[in-house]
Amino acid sequence: MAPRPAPKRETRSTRDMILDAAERRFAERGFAGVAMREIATDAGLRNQASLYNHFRNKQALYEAVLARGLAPIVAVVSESGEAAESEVGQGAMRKDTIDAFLDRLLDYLEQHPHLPQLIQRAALDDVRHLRAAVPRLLRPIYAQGVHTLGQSDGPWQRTDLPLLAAGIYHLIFGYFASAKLLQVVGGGDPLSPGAVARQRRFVKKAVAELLGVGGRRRSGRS
Amino acid sequence: MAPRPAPKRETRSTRDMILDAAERRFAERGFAGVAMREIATDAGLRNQASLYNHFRNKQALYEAVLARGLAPIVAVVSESGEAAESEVGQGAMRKDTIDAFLDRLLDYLEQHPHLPQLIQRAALDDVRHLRAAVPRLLRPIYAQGVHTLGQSDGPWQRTDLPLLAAGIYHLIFGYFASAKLLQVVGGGDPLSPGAVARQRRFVKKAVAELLGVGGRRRSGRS
Amino acid sequence: MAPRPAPKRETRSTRDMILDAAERRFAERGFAGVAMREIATDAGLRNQASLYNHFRNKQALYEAVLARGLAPIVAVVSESGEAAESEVGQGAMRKDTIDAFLDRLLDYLEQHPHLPQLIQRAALDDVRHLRAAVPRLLRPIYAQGVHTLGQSDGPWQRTDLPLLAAGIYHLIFGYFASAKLLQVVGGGDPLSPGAVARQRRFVKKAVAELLGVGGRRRSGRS
Amino acid sequence: MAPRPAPKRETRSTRDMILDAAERRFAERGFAGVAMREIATDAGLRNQASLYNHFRNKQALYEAVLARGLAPIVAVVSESGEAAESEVGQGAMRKDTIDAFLDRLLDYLEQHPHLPQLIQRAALDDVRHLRAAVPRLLRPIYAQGVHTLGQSDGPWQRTDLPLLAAGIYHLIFGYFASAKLLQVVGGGDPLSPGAVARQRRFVKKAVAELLGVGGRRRSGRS
DNA sequence: GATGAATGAGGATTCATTCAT
DNA sequence: AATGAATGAATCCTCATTCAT
Repeated sequence: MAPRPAPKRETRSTRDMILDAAERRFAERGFAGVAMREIATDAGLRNQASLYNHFRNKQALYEAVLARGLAPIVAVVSESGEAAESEVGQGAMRKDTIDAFLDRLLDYLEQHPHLPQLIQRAALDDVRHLRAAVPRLLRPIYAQGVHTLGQSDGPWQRTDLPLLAAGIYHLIFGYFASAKLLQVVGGGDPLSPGAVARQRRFVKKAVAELLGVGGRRRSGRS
Repeated sequence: MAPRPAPKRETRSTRDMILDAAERRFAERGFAGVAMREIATDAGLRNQASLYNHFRNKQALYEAVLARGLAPIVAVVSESGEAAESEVGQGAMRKDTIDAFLDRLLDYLEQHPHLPQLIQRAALDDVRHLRAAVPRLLRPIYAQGVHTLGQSDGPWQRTDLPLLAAGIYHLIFGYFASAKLLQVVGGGDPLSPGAVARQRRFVKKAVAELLGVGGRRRSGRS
Repeated sequence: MAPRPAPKRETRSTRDMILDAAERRFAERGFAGVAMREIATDAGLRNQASLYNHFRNKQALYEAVLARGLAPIVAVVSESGEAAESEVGQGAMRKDTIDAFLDRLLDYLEQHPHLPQLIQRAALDDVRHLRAAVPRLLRPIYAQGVHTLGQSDGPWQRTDLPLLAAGIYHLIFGYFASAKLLQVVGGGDPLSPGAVARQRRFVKKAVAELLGVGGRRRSGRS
Repeated sequence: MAPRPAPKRETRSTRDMILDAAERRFAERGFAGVAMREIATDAGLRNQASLYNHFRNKQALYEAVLARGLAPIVAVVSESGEAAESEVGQGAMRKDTIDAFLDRLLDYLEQHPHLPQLIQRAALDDVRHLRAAVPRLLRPIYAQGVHTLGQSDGPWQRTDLPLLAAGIYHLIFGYFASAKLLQVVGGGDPLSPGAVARQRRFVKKAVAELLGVGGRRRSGRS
């Protein structure tokens, strides 16, 4: 996906500047809502034509943005998944394993809060319009996630596991993706450090409940 | 595909045809991705100009679509919320109360599967661009939802409740909104009756776990 | 090819203005050399967008221009052809029949001198890019022409007739099509009335020679 | 597809590769219809910029193509013309002189069938846009052609001769230039060896008729 | 209320050309 | 001599909107 001679490192290559700008814009307003001109301007180019030296067209740029944005998330998930697999044996997943995974994922999302928006938008669009790249990227971690969840100890049957995986995904990504809405409906900035920390604690507890590693069960607030 | 009060006359009014067409289109491709021309065509009009006899402009049409789409959902939620409130007294929410709420909501969403897409899209867009109508519609049920959840018995603190509300929302709506993606990544049609039924059972169980009314706790699959 | 409600006759309809402008421009500089903007301006439209209310795209406009330009020529040829057929019986075509045909054709071309350019350009382009309309228009008169020439009395075999038809066509149309070049290479305006009259006499003589009705044969200038 | 003096080295120079590619393209789609990028690609260059190492700009390349394409044709015509002049004395041109000329010209055109297209296109375009080179190339042979025809014995007056010259030119070049159209309207490939041979016989006969050296006059098919 | 037409603004993309390497 | 990249201008076409009918 990245042919160019390898960046000299001194500054971000033009290609990366473009990807950065496009990522921000596409996350904010979606594929159709972004004009190539804005991306060019944001990337420090004086002219949209320059974009086409780096990406064949808008669609190709969009896909490159998605692939680049997805990669680290896929990495976090798959590394954590492998770690979890190797620990199993004690009968079920341990809470701290899960928490470690969630921490890594949320650390990354907190630093790249528009990625979930980008991904949700892609999920809403007809994915068949995307080249195979994206599905190919997602399918493996989806399968792995489902498999890893099989190690858990919740009240789940085999056929529930894909739904559980999707549910946890929505729990985590939905918060960031709907941040703008939450801000209007709730109040306060959902992306402020404090708010993200609260959400982090919430997600850990919620996932623990769902996976049946909730510990002090039933003694909750009483 | 056309829900509302059930048309007395065999044909829907032009205005409703337009709203129907726009709802489908906006759900599929978002505000920016839809051209007035398509909506006109879909609505059986030969000319886009006709749209402007019914809606001042694209923005107004979009908001009308959102308002119309949101209303029944708000109704379901708020009715269920009131019912729940009136039952409380026995110490905590009962599982069947919750299930009844989820059933009604999922019944509706199953029949209008693109509404979640429409709403997710709106949530992703900068909501400030929408007239006050939408926030005004959502804030009450959000507040009510948070309050109702206060009756629950999970391991949640007061400050967790808004996050819990949002989480449950994402759990439910995310499934429908990401249907296209799930289809590609998973396989099978997530909107088929069987798939929706599975998701319904899953959501009930998951919410029960989160709200601490899980019943056969810890004895899960063992 | 002309849907519109039928022109009120008071002035040329916008559609016709567009066709007129496009005919001139396409004849002058060919399909690729003409910008939609020029055509719009020439047609008295303040904006190129208006063109697209009348023609789906540049290609469709081009084809409409060709069809409209070809029609009268096809008519002249086919009417003359039928006249010629009905006269036959005296053994061979009569010179005055041929001259009448050439007069009518050259009358028309003299008044529409850019049509031959337009047609030559179309002939040079890959005709497969044109919708079937054009070939469908030309094939019949080509066949008819070949058949009519079969009545002639030149030294031609059956297999020569298509080539003879094409040759006569080139003789007639080539003059107008290459007018610009002739002007530079020769001198004088090939489209001036005098020059056209000379060409008319020449063509009549030349065709008579080719068809073997040359009369004072061999006594030429001697 | 690549004619010129026969390359000493097995590979043609870049400049020639460019000229070859440009000749093909310009013949196919005309000056305005061809992009520098295509020419570069066709010529085996990875970048359009390279073209500008060999030709100052598109216009200069076009003129170089025309000059290179025209030169051999001019040579054939002028050599044949001189030969004809030196033979005169017997009262009129001999048929075999004419046939020899036509054979040489058609031999060359048969091997370079897109040259007539290229030239016809140039003739259609406003020739004043071309630098003087092209007119300067054509004027002499035109004058010579007209003079040579003065030796002929047809029914032609002095003022007819330029028209006769142009007519014969159209007869010969028009066939190749309109090949694409003939293929669609007639049928069969007009550039196949058989078809070209037929056209060659036809042209010889036709020119003979026009020049009054037709021999077996009036005994044609009877 | 529906429509054909007009239109300004802007959409993505291509163009020929230049410059530094 | 070849290339990657940049760029201003232009390309075709679509957009939302308006107006007269």
